[in-house]
Amino acid sequence: MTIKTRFAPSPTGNLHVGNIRTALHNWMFAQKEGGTFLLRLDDTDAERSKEEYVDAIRADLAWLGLASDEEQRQSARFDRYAEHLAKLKADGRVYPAYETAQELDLKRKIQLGRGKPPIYDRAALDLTAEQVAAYEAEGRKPHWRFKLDHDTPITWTDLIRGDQNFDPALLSDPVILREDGSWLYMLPSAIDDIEMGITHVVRGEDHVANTAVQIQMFQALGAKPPEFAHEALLVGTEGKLSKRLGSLGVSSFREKNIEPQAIVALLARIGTSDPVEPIADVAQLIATFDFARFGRAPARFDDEELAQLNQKIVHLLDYEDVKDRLPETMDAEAWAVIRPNLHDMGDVDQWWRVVTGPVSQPEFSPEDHEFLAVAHDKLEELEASSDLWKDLTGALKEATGRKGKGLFMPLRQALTGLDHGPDMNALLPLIGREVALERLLKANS
RNA sequence: GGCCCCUUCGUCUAAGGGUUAGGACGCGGCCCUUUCACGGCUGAAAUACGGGUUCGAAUCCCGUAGGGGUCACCA
Repeated sequence: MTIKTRFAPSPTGNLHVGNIRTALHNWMFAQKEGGTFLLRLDDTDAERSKEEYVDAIRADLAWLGLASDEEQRQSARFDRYAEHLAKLKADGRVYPAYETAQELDLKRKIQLGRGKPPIYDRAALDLTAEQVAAYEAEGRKPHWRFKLDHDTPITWTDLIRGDQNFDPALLSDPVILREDGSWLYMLPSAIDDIEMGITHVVRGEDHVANTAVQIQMFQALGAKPPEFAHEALLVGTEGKLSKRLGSLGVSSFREKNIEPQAIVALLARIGTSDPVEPIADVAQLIATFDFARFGRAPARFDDEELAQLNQKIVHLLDYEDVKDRLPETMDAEAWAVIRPNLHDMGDVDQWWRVVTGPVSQPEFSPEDHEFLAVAHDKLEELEASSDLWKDLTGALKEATGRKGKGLFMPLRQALTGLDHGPDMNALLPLIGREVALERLLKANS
């Protein structure tokens, strides 16, 4: 059987780390099994869904390299939902209710106040024809609820959480259609999963109770429920599900010069028994993907960990990978010299300036001035094709008797303006003999 | 409050009755490097607490504490 997964965001905002992780796992699982990955835009909420978010979601997934094999939109499928609703009405699996949001809210508060779970009391089921007529006369229109079968316990074997059991009597009959005719997420999602042939639903554990309800919907719709995998949520470093985490999106990572490979590598493994490793090749990540390796406790997402992983990923990137983002004059050789000193790609310009200039040199002592003057003369004697740094330091050692730090530090400072950086042996040829001579001269002016 | 899930080094986790409680990241030290970084080696570091069961418990049972989720006319 070929598998099919789906990522179903609602375009009411930007994707955040949690969403991205879910999308990634759905994509990875499909990749691993040779199945298909569906991007389904759950835009039943016309009020809050925005086209700009649809575009942003597509762009974010593309940036991360998560290509979808198929795309669907719920807003294009309202007719299908209506057909199924008609059937459910005929089967007596849905019922109209007339409470207002305020009335329901009040009921819940009373239940909670009495220490009882705030479950819908099914009052609408006991409405007499007169009461309904009275509501209609008032101009009230019903919303519709799905009627859970209290006599059938809900069970499934979750790919991550194992055997699950729910007592349907402890769940509220979900509202599926508002009085204005707009759909809520529950039923359309189940219908789509059936009609689009979804075999595996991978989502956060905040959906576990929804799954219980939807399993009965699958059954009421005459379909076999797909497999479910509910992954533990991500929490912030404080151990709480933070607001900050909820708003941390792809754009914020991009601003901080985080590579998509770093995000993918971290999110693919965080909370699993596989170690988080700097793996830039997603195929390797896919190879080890296994629901059995997912932990059930919430995992911590740490920006610092991401930043460190990102650094290692950057050190793995080939020239071809980053070419487009480098200064035009920077070639593969230069990349190789500078790469090990990068914290992230944002550092490239800083190091490239060391080569292209201008550099701002520190104040030198009179002794160093003298030393640098000798350095200038010695460098002038060298051929451009020679082993610049070795020959220069060798000649200087002989001429001045300096060695160690006293030898190379003034040179480094004069030539780069900094007291640290890439290996001078590799860096000096990039700077070039002529420019180096100019800088040594300038250090003495 | 009801229901569901969870608790092992700082972090992510391995070990489903007998292990010097293992690994990875981070941290410390050493080496390499005529700088910093990279890299290599090495070290410190954990079974939430309290009761049981058992010859023996991180592992099984009960309780306590803590964490997460959910109980929407959001998804």
